[in-house]
Amino acid sequence: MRIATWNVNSIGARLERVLAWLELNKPDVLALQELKCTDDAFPLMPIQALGYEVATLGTGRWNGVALLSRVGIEDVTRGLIGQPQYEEADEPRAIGATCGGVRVWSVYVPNGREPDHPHYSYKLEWFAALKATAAAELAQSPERPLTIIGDYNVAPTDADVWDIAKFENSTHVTPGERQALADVLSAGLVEVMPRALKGEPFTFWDYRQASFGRGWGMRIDLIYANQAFADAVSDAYIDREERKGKGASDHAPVVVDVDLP
DNA sequence: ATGCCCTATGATATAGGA
Repeated sequence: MRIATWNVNSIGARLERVLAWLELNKPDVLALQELKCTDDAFPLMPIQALGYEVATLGTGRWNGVALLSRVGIEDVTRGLIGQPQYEEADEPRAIGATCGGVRVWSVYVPNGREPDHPHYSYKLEWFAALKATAAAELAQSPERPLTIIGDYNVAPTDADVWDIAKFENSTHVTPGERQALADVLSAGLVEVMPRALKGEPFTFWDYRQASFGRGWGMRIDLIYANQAFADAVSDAYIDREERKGKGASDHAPVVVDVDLP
């Protein structure tokens, strides 16, 4: 089974790329982030035409997540246990479903903006809700393969950014955010490390300053999984090629192959 | 090296991205 995650930075703007990528790479499940559209506006038909069932969670111009599956979508869950609000709104940042016997979550962790911004504390609270959700799922079905994939908006180590010196007083690399990642893992998950097919092992390059060409990237799109899933992994990689050219998302897809029935 | 921002919106500016 092939599972992938991709922050597409608007499904509307990225539709042709997403359709082409699905046809070429044939994932069984694709977790999307940053749909930037409502559920009603999601382009269901062309994706269904490729054989995928779709579950979405989107409210408009910000955020939005989805799961596409050609191995079934059951027991769809929208939102996290104890998910915090931001400015009194429930943001669409997490959706889970069972696809071909694997429990898959697509997550879009809040950015944080700046370490002293309210969005940063919201980010840490959001991680606590993610941990609670992971713990509950693991308690309910400890042996069922589980993966929580998406845009975590944290670089796990200094090696996961192109130049740690450029990140003074920046989010994505603070001890608090990295502790939040460790707390999520402590619920009973491990990280599946992807390999770089070519070039540096980043998953995001800012649109500005020709960052992609300069190698100014970050690895913030992560694969977390329980042991049952991790034990079945045969390969995992970053599709850096998809970041190239006009009309690319600023994130590359991350793919994981598992030997599961 | 595959290039010096991109996206959606009460849109001709703005917020958000990370």
